[in-house]
Amino acid sequence: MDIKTLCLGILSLGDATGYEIKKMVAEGSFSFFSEASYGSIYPALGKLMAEGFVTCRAMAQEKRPDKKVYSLTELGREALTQSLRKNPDPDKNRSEFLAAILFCESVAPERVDDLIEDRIHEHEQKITALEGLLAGDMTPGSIFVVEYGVATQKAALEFLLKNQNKFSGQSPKGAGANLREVPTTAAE
Amino acid sequence: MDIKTLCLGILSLGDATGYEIKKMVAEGSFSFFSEASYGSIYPALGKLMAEGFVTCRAMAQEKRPDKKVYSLTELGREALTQSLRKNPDPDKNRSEFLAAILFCESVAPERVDDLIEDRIHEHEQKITALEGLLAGDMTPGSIFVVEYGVATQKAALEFLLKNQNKFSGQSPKGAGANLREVPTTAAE
DNA sequence: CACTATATATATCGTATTGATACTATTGGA
DNA sequence: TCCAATAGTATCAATACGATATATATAGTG
Repeated sequence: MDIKTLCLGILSLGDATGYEIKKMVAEGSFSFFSEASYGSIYPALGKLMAEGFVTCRAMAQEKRPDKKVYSLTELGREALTQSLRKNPDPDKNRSEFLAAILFCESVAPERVDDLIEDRIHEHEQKITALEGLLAGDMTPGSIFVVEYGVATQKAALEFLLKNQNKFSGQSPKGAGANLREVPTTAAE
Repeated sequence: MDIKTLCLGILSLGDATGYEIKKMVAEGSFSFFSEASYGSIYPALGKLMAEGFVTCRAMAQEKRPDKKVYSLTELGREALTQSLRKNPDPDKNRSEFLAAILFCESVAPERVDDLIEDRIHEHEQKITALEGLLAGDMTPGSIFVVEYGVATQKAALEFLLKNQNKFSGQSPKGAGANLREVPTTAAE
C-alpha cells in the first residue's frame, strides 16, 4: 500500500496532522501492519492536496509552530473507496530473525539457540503490547486487527517454545560450548 | 536487513548468480520473510565485490549472455558472521488486508465480508504452498523457517474462521445483503 | 539553576529500494 | 507460426526510508 493511500485511509478515520499520522503508524493499531516516515508522509500529503483529495487548514498556535490539520474531501473519500475496491496485495513480511536462523546454520550454528531465546522474549513483549492496546476505546475494526496480531504472535511464540530444542546439539562443528546436555529430542 | 547482507547470507549457502538470488528471494524458503529486486541485488553484488567479500567468475556460455557466478570469500564469511552477531531488527509486517479492514469500516463496511472471505482462501493457498516446500531436501534451518511460516499462517486462518461473523450485520448502512443470520456471539 | 530528555510540529536531504523495463536468446505450447 | 514463458544480464525514474535540522515547551535530575 503506497503512502498516499495510507494517508487517505487514516484521514478517513478523522482529521489529522502529519505528525499525528506518523504517530499512528509508529504506535497504535497501525504499527502492526504498516510503517511510514516523515520523508514519505509529507510529500504524500502534498500530492494529495494537489489532487484535491485532502484540504489543509493551518491552525495558528501561539508559542508553537502552526498546526496543519488535513481533512479528507469528498473526492478523496471516493478515491479511497475506489482503491479499496480492488483486492489488497499480499502481505509483506520481513524478518531478520528468520534470515539469521538460515544463515547462522552455515556460518555460526552455535548462535541459533540465543537467537531463539531472545526471540521468545520479543514475542512475549509484543503480545503484551498488543493486548495493552485493547484497553482504549476501539472500533470493531481495530479490535479485529489487534486480535489478529495477537493470534499470530502467540502462534509464533508457541512454535518457538515447542521447537527450540530441535536445533540444540545439532552439528556441533568445532564450537564445543554448545552441547551442554544434549536433549533426547525425537531421533531424526 | 539490507540487501548486501542478504546476498552475503544467500551466498553462504552456495554460489549463485544474481538471477538465482532473485529467484530464491521471490520463491523458496526465503519468499516468506524477504524481498529484493534486481535494482537492489546487482548494485549490492557490485559493492560486495569492491569490498572483497565476494568474487565473481564469468562463465561464458554459447548462445546465452555470460553467467556471472558469485562466491563468498573468507573475508565475506567473516563479515557475515559479524553481522549475525548483533541482534536482528524486529520484523516488519505490512498488510494491505488489515489496512483495508480498518479503512473499509469508515468508507465501505459492506466490503469487509468479501475481504475476509478472500483472505481465508489466500491463507489456505499459502499454507499449501509452504507445505509443498517441505518436500524437497531441506536443511534443518529451512525446515524450521517454513514450519514457522505454516504455524503463523494457520493461526491467522483459524482466527479469521472464528471471527469472520463478528463483522456481519454490524452497521448495515444501505447494503442490506450482509445480515444473513446474525450470530449470537458473546454480547459485549 | 542548568542540563538533559522527551514531546509537539514541520520539513528536507542523501541514499536505498522498488517496479518497470530493455536487451537478447531459447524453449514449449496453441 | 506466433506468443508466452524461461534464462540471464542490467539500468532508470519514482518512491520510500532514515537521519537530521529547526523551534519551543515541559518534565525530571543533579
